[in-house]
Amino acid sequence: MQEDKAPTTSGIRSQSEESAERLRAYLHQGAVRGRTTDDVTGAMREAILDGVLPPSAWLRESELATAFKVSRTPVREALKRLADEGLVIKTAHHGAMVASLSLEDVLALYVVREDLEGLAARLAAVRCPEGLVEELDEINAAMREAAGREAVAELSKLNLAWHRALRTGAANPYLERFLGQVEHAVRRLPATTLGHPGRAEEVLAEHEAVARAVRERDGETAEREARAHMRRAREIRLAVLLGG
Amino acid sequence: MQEDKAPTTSGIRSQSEESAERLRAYLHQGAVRGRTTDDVTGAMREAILDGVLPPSAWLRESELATAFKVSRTPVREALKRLADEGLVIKTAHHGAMVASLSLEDVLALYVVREDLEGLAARLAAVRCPEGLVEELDEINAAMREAAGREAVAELSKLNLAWHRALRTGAANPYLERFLGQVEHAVRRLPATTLGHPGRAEEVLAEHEAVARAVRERDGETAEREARAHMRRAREIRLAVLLGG
DNA sequence: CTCGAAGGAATTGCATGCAACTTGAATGTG
DNA sequence: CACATTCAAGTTGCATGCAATTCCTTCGAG
Repeated sequence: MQEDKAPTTSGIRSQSEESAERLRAYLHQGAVRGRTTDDVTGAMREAILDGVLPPSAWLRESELATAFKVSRTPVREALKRLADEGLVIKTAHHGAMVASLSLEDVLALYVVREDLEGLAARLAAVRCPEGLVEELDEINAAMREAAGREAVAELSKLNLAWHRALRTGAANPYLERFLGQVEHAVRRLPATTLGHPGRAEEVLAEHEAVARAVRERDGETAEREARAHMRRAREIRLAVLLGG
Repeated sequence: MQEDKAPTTSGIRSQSEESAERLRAYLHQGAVRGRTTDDVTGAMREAILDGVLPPSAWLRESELATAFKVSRTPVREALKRLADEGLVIKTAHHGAMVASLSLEDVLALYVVREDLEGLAARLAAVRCPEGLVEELDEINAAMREAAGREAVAELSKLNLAWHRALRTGAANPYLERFLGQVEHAVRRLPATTLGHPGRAEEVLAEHEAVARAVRERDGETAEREARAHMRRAREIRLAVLLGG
């Protein structure tokens, strides 16, 4: 609906128009029919995690529908699913808004994360599937290179990939699902801890300690190191959140 | 829609008609407008967990819609949400079916469960919120009484309540969510382990050991006992699944 | 000036219609 | 007889329309 017939002078785009294009960029190109809802769900999730849809922003079905150039139905379903994941909060007949995390939520999150990442490291070490150690080392090498260039955004992406590789190596679908949800929650936090002075080098060392234990199939050490890694991550996170 | 004008002789109900009534019973009575989808989602979830919708059963949107006397829209949304939870599997343009758990899934589930229940017990013990110990003891007493009557179904319900109370006492929203998903997965398993000879008494003793540690605010012991409880539960579960 | 109530605009909630896709069976061909 | 091909029935996927509900503004009374 709502065409570009805005009363503004041609050549000047309204704010909503720009926002709409940014959102549309998150849609997968090859959007075949039959997966529109999944695409919209993923796009909105990424938009929220990237901060394009900031916390406390109101999400209107029709607005999002015109932005994505789809009908309200897939948007509506996507909002329900994201509400189940805890990313948005819905209020009946009024709208949905991006949920924000309290400090208590962050603490609770890291408590669970320490446990689950530790479990993932232990399982991965015990199984030690073909190629896992190489993959971990490869990602960590890429991280070292990115750290040298001070490319924090890239570093952050690689860090996520490292943890994903580790939990995939654990080969436990439930653990995978829960750690995926944890990742979504962590990515909602503003900024990253990898920009903190000296943290990047620490992370590299901690990752190496875990990878070493995995290579030696030492489950206990892998768990201990992974938990220590997460405790340290929590400390830095709190410093970043509180200290500014 | 679809009235009772079935071509069968009056007085004889078709099988689908009976099934529809059983499903409808899961809907909350005071279904106010604005919560139809949530009601349908919950009803379908409970129906699946109770085995009314058995694994490998095909779930047709229109069929369920007429059964619940709603339109296809809320049913459709419910199916998507249940698919996210892993309870059903959808195939595009063909239908959704109730997912079944493989033996490997069960093992993976209990591995994660051991960790999370242990964490919940530790956190609950450290916090030891007002009234928690009393609630645990109360539920356990009710379980003892039910065990005496050999009321297995009631015993199972109380057992779920005990674990829910413990994790609520941990006061960690992420832990609560994940253990809720674990509970859904466990409830999908056929039968219960509490019918196994002698298991009910064991469970009572193990619960008491955890509750005692919680009372004494001994986090380490609580975690150790809870993990032992889950390991034993897994053993019995495997015996029930394999031994018949 | 403050507080309360009523009305209207905006938004979501659900129902339904049509198009696209999948599947299986029937048919024709080698 | 085996196999590929076509076609038709059935199902879901998405778009849209209408009704119910909410919230905010405005108006009136104290």
